[in-house]
Amino acid sequence: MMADEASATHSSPTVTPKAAYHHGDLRAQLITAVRELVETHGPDGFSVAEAARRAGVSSAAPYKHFKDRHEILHGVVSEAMDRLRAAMEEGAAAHPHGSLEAVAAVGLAYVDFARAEPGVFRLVFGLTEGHENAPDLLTKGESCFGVVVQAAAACLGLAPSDPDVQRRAYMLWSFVHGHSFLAIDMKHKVASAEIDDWDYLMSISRAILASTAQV
Amino acid sequence: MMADEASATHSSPTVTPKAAYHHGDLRAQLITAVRELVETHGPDGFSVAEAARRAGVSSAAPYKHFKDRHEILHGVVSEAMDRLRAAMEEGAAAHPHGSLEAVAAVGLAYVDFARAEPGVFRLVFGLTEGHENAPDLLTKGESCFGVVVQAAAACLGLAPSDPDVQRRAYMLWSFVHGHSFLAIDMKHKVASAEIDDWDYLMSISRAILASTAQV
DNA sequence: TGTACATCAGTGAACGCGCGTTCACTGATGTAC
DNA sequence: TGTACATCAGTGAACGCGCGTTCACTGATGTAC
Repeated sequence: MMADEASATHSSPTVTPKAAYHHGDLRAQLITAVRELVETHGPDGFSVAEAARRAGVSSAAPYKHFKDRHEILHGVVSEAMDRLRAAMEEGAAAHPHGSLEAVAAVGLAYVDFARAEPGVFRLVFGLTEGHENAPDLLTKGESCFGVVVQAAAACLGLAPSDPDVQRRAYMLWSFVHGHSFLAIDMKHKVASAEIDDWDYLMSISRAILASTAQV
Repeated sequence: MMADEASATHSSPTVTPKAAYHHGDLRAQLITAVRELVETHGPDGFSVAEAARRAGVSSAAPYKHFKDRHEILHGVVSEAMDRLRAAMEEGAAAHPHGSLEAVAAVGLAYVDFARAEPGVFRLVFGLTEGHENAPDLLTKGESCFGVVVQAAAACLGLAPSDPDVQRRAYMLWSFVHGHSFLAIDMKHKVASAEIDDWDYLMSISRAILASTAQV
């Protein structure tokens, strides 16, 4: 009776389907579905079939938008890295340029992302299937690192290309990356649970940026 | 003709089989096979069937030693954590008690482990399937952390239970953990490739243990 | 504005595959007497 | 030392399952005239 009675045949659509054919949003909807699956069932608890089911289409439909399952995963990772970078930039922008707070805020955005989407976060850094060579993902990874470098350079009053800046930025990144993983792996365990991320990131940023050359 | 002609039927045994029946070493051999698989094909590129094939037994044989596939993975992780902890302790023992070098050496053992067995390393920290609650793994994780705490406490001349020691030990761990992951994920990429682990760990240990309270 | 048609984005049935796991079985081993 | 037997640790055939992917198809859409 309803115009979209086709939806009745959908097992449990993630997003309300618009029309039976050509809803024009399948690509994005599939990526969303995969993101949810990865979040719920872990980085490998994903299948093209299940994603299609969630998007309310046949299991063959995804192949109109993606070459194979790897390409879907690639799409999810690519989109996630864009969001991660945007969040890091927002974090920096929320504090005075060159401040230690700006550096810590970049790190906080990173940790927040990991806590909010642990499955996707793991996926982004655990792509061991043959994606690691995808040049666009490498580029996106570098530009995420670039945000850290920028903030560190501004804080130290040095050029981003300065080797000392690069080194300290990498130290910061290592730390934040490790804390993120520990936070999501250990969940409620050991020390990580009792930690206030902001205090923690501030003191580590201070320790790293102030070591040897005092700030 | 040969005594072990049974081996001819084995597709490609990892270890030379001893006797057709009761070689008495299957459990250990399966764990080795899975470790190799995880290393070669990533944390999820493992199957009971393939492990059995590698060990030169039928696909039903593993079930005489393990309840299900999760239990095999559990065994691999458990064994890996034992080796990781032993390596960390050896690292610390190779330097004067209480020295900064001892702290850095613990970290180096950790990073070396990750570089030597990236697949297993990821597996240990990426068990998202329903193992994370296994109490013995949590205990082993804690005792790995304990090695860091001991080294940090000795270096700072404080008790291991001191909150400041705990905090700094966790900082060290975060850093080393992050550096390990970045090192194996980025492989030959960005800054991580050009880094000398020892120098790097020494300076980070110094920065963390000397911050605020000067050592 | 109306019609013809190329193209796009779906369907649904089918395929082969490898996997996890079970089952009844059987050969080797260790122990009691 | 020899025999009977319980137990252990394998076999190999079979099962059902869900998946990735392909295929010929069809309904909807956009465009040329």
